[in-house]
This record gives sequence, C-alpha cells and structure tokens, in this order.
Amino acid sequence: MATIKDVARIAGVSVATVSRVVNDGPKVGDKTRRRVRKIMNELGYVPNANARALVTRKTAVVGVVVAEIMDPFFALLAHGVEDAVRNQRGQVLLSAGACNEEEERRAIATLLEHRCDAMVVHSKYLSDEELIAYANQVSGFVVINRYIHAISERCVWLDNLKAGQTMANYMLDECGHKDIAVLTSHLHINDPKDRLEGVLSVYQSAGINVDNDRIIAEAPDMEGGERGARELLGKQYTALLCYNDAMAAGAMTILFEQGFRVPEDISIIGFDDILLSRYCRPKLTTLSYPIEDMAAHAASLALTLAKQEESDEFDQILKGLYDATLVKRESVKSLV
Amino acid sequence: MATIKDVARIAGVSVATVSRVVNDGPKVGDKTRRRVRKIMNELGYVPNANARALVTRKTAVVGVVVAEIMDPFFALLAHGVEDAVRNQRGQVLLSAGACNEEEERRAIATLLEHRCDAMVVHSKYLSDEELIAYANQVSGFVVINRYIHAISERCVWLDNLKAGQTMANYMLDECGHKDIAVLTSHLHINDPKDRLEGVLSVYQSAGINVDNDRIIAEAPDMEGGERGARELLGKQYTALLCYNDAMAAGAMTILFEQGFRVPEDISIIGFDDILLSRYCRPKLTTLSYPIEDMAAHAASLALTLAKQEESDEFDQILKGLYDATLVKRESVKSLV
DNA sequence: TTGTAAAGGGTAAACGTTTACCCTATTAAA
DNA sequence: TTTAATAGGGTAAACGTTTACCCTTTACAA
Repeated sequence: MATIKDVARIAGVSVATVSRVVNDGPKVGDKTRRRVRKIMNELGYVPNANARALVTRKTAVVGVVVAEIMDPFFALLAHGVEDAVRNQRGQVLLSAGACNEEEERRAIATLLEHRCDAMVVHSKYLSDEELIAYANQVSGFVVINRYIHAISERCVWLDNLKAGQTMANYMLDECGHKDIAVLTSHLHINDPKDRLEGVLSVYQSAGINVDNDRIIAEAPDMEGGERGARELLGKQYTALLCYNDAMAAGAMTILFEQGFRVPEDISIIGFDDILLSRYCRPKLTTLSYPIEDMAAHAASLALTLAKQEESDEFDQILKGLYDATLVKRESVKSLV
Repeated sequence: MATIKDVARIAGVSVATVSRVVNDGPKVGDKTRRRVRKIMNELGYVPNANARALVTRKTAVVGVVVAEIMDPFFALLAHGVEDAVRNQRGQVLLSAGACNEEEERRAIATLLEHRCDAMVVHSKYLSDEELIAYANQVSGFVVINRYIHAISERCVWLDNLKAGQTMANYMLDECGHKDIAVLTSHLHINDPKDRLEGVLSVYQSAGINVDNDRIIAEAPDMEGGERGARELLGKQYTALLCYNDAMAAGAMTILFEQGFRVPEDISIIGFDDILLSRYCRPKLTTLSYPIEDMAAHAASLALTLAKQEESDEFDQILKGLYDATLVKRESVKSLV
C-alpha cells in the first residue's frame, strides 16, 4: 500500500507538502496541490490512521463497551453512539461481550490500547471505584446507564425511581389497578431496585400494600418473563408491571396459554419501548427508555470532554439525567 | 500515559526487554521478567496498539460495514462477527450508516485508513468491479450477503433462489395454498429478485399463474408491509408470502384492522426469523436466515485470508453458500 | 586451561505520519 | 534601489513500538 513517501517521491515534493495537501493545510500552491492530489488518486493513497494517531495523539475513535449487541437495547445504544460519532466524522470501536467483571475489564483494556479519545461504557459489574479510576485516566470516559456521584458529570443515566413512579401513577391513579403483580429483574444492579422502589412508594402512599409473593425477580428476558408469569399463576391481580418489554412479552405468552385475555382480564405494562412492543399483539403499553438519545448524548459528551483536555474552550455540558415517558398502546385497560 | 520507555527506565532495563516481557518473548530471565511486570502494573502501562500496528503491520482489527446497526438483522450480523473475532482476541471496528453508494465508499475508506487486517463488508450499492478492486487490495476482504463470481471464495451468501423455492414448496405442496400474494422488496438488489423467481418457478411448474397485481414491491420494513397489505385489499388470496418478517408483521397489522384473522382467513409467511417473529401473535412462520452463522463464518474467513498473506500455511476454507430453513410457527394454516 | 555454546540483555533502525523551524524567491512599500 | 513581508516549500525530530543484530557473562566439555 502506497505511503506518503511514495506520493512525495513521485510528485517530486517533500512529504511535508503531501501531508499539507492531505490535511488541507496552508503553505502549498494551487498547482502543486493539484499535482499531488492527482498522484494520490493514481496511487490509491490512503493515509495510515495508526501513524497519524501516534504522532498527533488523537484517534477520532470512540470506544463503546456493551454486553451484547444482539440485544435490541444495546443495538439502539450502539446506533445512538454511531450516529453522533459519524456526525463528527469519527469511528466506532466496539468492545462487546462484557457480560461479567473480567470481560468488562478486558473490554475497556482493549479500548485503552487503541488510545480511543472517547469512551462510552455500559458497565454492570465493575465497582464505582474502578470506573472512577478509569475516568481519571481517560478524559473522554463516559458512563452510560449508571450514576456514580463522584463523576456525575461523566454519567448519562435514567431516573429509575421516577420512572417507577410514572408507571405506578398511570396504573393506579389513571387506570385504577389496585391489585398488581410485579415482574422485576434478578440482576444485582440498581435499576430494578430503584424502579421497584418507585412503584411501591406510589402504592404505599395510597395505602395499598403489594404482597411480596406478587413480586417476582427473574432474568430480564423473555424466558424470565415466562417463568415469572407461571410463578404468578393462581395469584389474584389485574395488572402486571414488568421490568422490560421482553419480560412482558414472555409473560403475555404464558397468560394466553392459560386462557387469559390481555388487557381484558389482565393488563400488562412493559419498559424500554423496544421494537417488539409495537409488533406484538396486543401492542404493548410501555415506558419509553430514550436510550438512543442518551447514547448520542453520551458520545457527544465523551467527544467534548476529550477535546477539552487540550483546547481550553469549554462547551456547554448538558446534564445527563433522562426520564422515561409513558407510551400508551393496547395492553392496559382502565378499570375506571 | 506511561510508555514502554518509562517502564524500561524505572525497571533499569532496555525497551527491548520490556517489549519481550509484554509479548511473552524469550531471552529474558525470570527475575527480570517479574520486576518488569511489577513496574508495568505500578505504572498502569498499557501498550499502544497504534504504535504496534505501525511497526508490525498487523492490527488484530476486523472492520465491519453495515447499513444500520439498529436493524435487528444487522445487529445479528454484527454479533456473529464480534463473536468470531473475540474468540481470536481481535477487535471490531464498526462502520455503519452505509445506506447509499457514497456512504458505503466512505465506510470502507475509513476501515482502510485504520489498516484493518480483515473486513466483512455488506454492500448494496457498490458495483461488482469496485468491490473486486477492494478485494485485490485487501487480502482479508470478505463480502457478505452477496455473490460476486470473480471473488466467489471471498463471498458468504444465501441461496435466495432455493429459499424462494423452499417457501413456495411449503405453501403449495404441503399446505395447499394456490391463491397467493407476494410482498417483495422494491430495492434493486438481487435478493428479492432471486427469491421471487424461486417462488414463481415452483408455482409455474405446478401450472399455477400468479397475477402481477398480486405481487407488490415495497420498502422492506414494517411500513412497507402495511402499505403493501393495503394495496392488496380486495384481492383474492389465501396466503401472503413476504420478503421479510418486518413486512409480514406490518401486513398483519393491516389485516387485523380489516377484520381478517391470521391464519384462519389468510396465512402469512415471513423471512429472516428475527426476534420479532417469535414475539408477535400469532407467532410468525418464517424462513430462518442463518445470518449470525454466516457472519461468524465471514469473520473467520477474513481473518484466515489476512493471515495467509504472510504465513503460507493454508487453512481449510469452507464454501460460503448457505441455505434458509423453514421455521413452522402459527401464522400459516394448511388447507389440506 | 581454552573454547564454545547458551542465556540474558542491549542498540538502533524502521514503521508512516505531523509539525516546528528554516530557507528562498517574489512582491509590495518606501 | 533597498527593505520587509509573504508565499511556497523543505528538513528533521518525534510519536511508541518491534526486532535483527550484537555483546557479555556463565557453564561446561575437551
């Protein structure tokens, strides 16, 4: 593959001049510029990003750490990042498969090796301390879907407590569901806890107690939803509040099997508003998780922070707190 | 960030020795090795992948070109690649948003700049000639979802003609649907043409003619499916053969709106077997597109080809032709 | 004792860029 | 005509690695 030296030699100029042409720099005459351009095309010259990164100490690469791209949620996340990055003509380096502590560390390490200017990290297993350490090391390090107080301005996250309340307010105040069951996630992260707390707080302040045996913690996927719904069989409830849409869909399958109608017999509400919620029947009422916006925000933030390290002009930084919004479809029936 | 020189200086050895330790090379004593390791950890030394790539001319990076990661199909593709690449401890550099000719070129160009050893490219708009040129330039260049004769051993693709026949055979021979409508894609690529040809060939050889006004070409997404189904309203058919699951789901929505039952009144068959086909109700009967396997195959192939360029040991190369397989669920009713 | 191989480790060039600094014409002002 | 500025372009160091080649020490056989 042709190098800058080849171009320089053939064009009869110095490598400095070619470099200036490549980067649209000054100090090169029109005639020379045209000649060099021509040679570049003839040779199919493509600048070497690695060499560039080495000398400029910048890479225009945003690293992304996710657990699993196949998951529609992470696909959306990746898309949000990709979109924001492309607008600033950068590249996305993907580090997926971070589904345990060791893998997460490895995923971040490889991004570090590539000296990404900016990183958008979705971490479930690493400790706050470890993430803070990374943040101190990499100026463009941004954590998504998690709030860490010490680096709050480097976090983009959802107000899960409020989201839980939004969900509960709708089901209770607006639709009059007093007997509910909850399908939550068994993962030991804050999201499910906060949302559950939000839900329960609303019911508690209305003087309604939600039995513990109607709160099921399961894997946050379709199978988990199926298992959860089976476990709830025979219990008395008119509405099922789910941790995410996949669980809701899984639960719905079981309810249909058992001869229940949705929403006539049992109302179901999901969370995330992934594609599936629009495709399944009945269409799922859910809370929209603005993950794509959040991811785009996180990517811009990461890029901005990376830039700030050297240029001292500070761009406006928006707060990273987002809210989930209710999307009414067909899976919830009002009792009032 | 600490460099190899820092480590060398503090450990009191040469950079060569540190390099050997980093790469588990020979010619360094146990004692020295341990000391260097210790310093590396203390300094949080992380080797610079860019510098490495520059001197070794290898990057362990596989570039991926896709149109849109948000699309579940491409998410699956990305996952297949990612999986295969991670097994060989490589990295994935994503170039998404390749949804027109210019963008596709740009996507490939950035991968070229990063000197990816291997590339898995999904291209809809570039000409065969252009792709062949790239393939000649990059030893690890692999085309997925497209067959180009001149570089057939660098292609991983689906037998769309056969897939169309599989679909038609099932609907006609096994289920007895003689009056069908077809929802195909309006994109000017080979896939829809080949599949349609496969379908029609089966019906033709059974002496059945499919009216042109019951073959609708639309955008290959949910909205396209909705529009297509509307256009077919009033026409006589018992089965609808769709270009993909999204179209099938869209069409189903419209049919429900119009009071039809699926599959009692109208049978529907999709293509791809994306997640949605299992979630929607009735569950979609469809053809499974083994895109994840294909993507993993493509990635391994790309990596193998990239390696072969220098080492002359030739690994066994498997043929890149795949078949779609029927997945029977609930959206098709047999008339016999 | 000498010779020699192996083990351990250092030196420096090379990879492909960017960029600070330097040099030479040419042009415009005085 | 002289001077100063400017436009155009070259030189070479630096970025952080790897690796071919060289050097020294030690151990052991002859």
